[in-house]
Amino acid sequence: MNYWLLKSEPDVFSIDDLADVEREPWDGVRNYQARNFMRDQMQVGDLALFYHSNTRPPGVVGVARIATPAHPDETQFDPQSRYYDPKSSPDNPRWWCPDVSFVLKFPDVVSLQTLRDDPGCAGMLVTRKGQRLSVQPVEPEHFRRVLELAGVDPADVSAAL
DNA sequence: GCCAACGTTGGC
DNA sequence: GCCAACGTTGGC
Repeated sequence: MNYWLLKSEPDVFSIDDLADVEREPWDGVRNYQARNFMRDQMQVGDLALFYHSNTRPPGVVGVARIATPAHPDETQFDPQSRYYDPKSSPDNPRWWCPDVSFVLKFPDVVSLQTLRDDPGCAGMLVTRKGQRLSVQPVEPEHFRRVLELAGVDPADVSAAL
């Protein structure tokens, strides 16, 4: 089982939006490294830190679960979508994503600054300057530590699955 | 709104 | 295959 961090701008799609719909294709990602993680390494049941970017403060706001294997991202075929990719085709899709489902929302955001200040989070990709990747692997110990910083018991996560 | 960091594109 | 130009991300 792997752990991940998924960035989303809350104005576009927030943890509350995920809570409302319960499950959502993680579409619109147009970066090859992020795609490769989603297509090749994510497995159903993996857990992800849900991260709000481009907001004050940026940080981890909850937990999501990888709900399906990766499948073609439908927005790439839709000329009306801002994620339309004319170079992709249904026979040979370029962009893949799983569906993710809501697990829980933290009582309070664990801010990027908190992660940077916490020795237990040292080395997390998201704390690195200039790190823009929107789908990142997370070490198990970092995942546990972020739960701890959020005041969430791992048993609460298991119970929410 | 600024801008540093980074990824992608395309001419050559 | 290099690399300059350009576009995007995302913290601040």
